[in-house]
Amino acid sequence: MEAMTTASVDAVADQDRKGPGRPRSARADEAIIEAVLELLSAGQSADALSIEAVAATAGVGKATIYRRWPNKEALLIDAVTTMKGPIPEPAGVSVRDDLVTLLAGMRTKRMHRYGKVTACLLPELVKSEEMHKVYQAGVVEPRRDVMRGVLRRGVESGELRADLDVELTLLMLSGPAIVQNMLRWNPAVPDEGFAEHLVDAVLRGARA
Amino acid sequence: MEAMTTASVDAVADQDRKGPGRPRSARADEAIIEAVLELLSAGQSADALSIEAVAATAGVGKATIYRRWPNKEALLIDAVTTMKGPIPEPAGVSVRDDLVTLLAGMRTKRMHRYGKVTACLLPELVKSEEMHKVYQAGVVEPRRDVMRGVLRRGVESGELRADLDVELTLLMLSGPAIVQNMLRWNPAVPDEGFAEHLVDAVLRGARA
DNA sequence: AGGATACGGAACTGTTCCGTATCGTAAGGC
DNA sequence: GCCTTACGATACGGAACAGTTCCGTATCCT
Repeated sequence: MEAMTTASVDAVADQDRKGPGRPRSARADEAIIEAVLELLSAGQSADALSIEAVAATAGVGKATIYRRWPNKEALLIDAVTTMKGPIPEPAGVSVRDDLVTLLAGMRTKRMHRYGKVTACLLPELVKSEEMHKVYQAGVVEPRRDVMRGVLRRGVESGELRADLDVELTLLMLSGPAIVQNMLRWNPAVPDEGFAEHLVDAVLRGARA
Repeated sequence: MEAMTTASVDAVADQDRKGPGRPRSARADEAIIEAVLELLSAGQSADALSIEAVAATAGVGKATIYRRWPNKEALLIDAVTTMKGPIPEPAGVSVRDDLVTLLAGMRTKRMHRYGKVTACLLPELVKSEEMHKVYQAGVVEPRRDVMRGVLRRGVESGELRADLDVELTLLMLSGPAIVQNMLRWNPAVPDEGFAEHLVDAVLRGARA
């Protein structure tokens, strides 16, 4: 994908423009967002992230960035909401397998970078209530919704206890996965089979 | 404690100096560390934290800081290791009560600030392997040791399953508490009674 | 072909911060 | 009482960066 040299990749970048002139490069959009995520995952905190560094990493002029986003905050919001990627949809075989699939999906290489980006985003979330809301609504809540659906179906099907505290259980599944993925919190817990072990441990107290 | 105006508070600040001249002010040490924690908990990321801001917040000249620490990193390490405070010691009544006590201790007002400071420290931990080790060894591991002791005693006493995965259980207890305290991850989970509910849910699958 | 717009790159200005130096003053040891 | 050191404050040169403007070139539409 990187080696493409044909020009036709660059095309209608933003909204379908109709005016004359050279259209914006979709490649530039991509490179800029990619550069932001790259710098964040390397440990650059959000407020220490400089537009100059983004431009240099993306191989792009600063003007090209400012032509698209009015300021750093807008760029950050775009980058973050882009990062989330597609929302996974579990197969619906069994509660156990669905949860394992969802949790294992949090530990891919791509999600490991996602975790580091999130870690470097936290100061911004602490500082700005607006960013916190954007992040919750745009990234966290949609994914939590999927897992919540799995648990709800488990309760209805009788696979899980009827009086299960669904919200707390969500936290018990995602909390350990997050701190382990993001902060390498407990080095004594191996990555191998982590999702299975965690799900089985949680379900041991959640089954009907 | 703040209202003290007597001069005798200033005293042997650092190691017992013997040379002549004015001794260093212990008050200044305290104010500087306090200022660092204050700025971090306000959402200043570690690398965006400026010595000038620390000096201004502490009401101290920059030179007074540079006289004590050679650079920002050393100051940060001192501030972080100071922040941890005393290590709690559970009463040893029952596993359940001990765990509730430990987890509830993670949700005091003081620990809430601690959580915000930690969040703003994360980019630094991602960037610097050394800082990560210092933080793990100086802050996380001692506290995890306490909780590990509680679980181990529970296994020995037969209160918990003999084949319990202690390390994973530690993660299941601290993970949810951390993300909730630090990131307000799931607003649908109430703070009230959080520790009790979490411990009971985990123990449901951990009891013998 | 011609006009319009985007491109990467470079220059420029004003701001912030670092780390050091230097004030006049304060506080303790000899 | 003198010497030494720390104090808060301020100033400094240098570096990094934000945000803007211009250049010459590239690319697409009509």
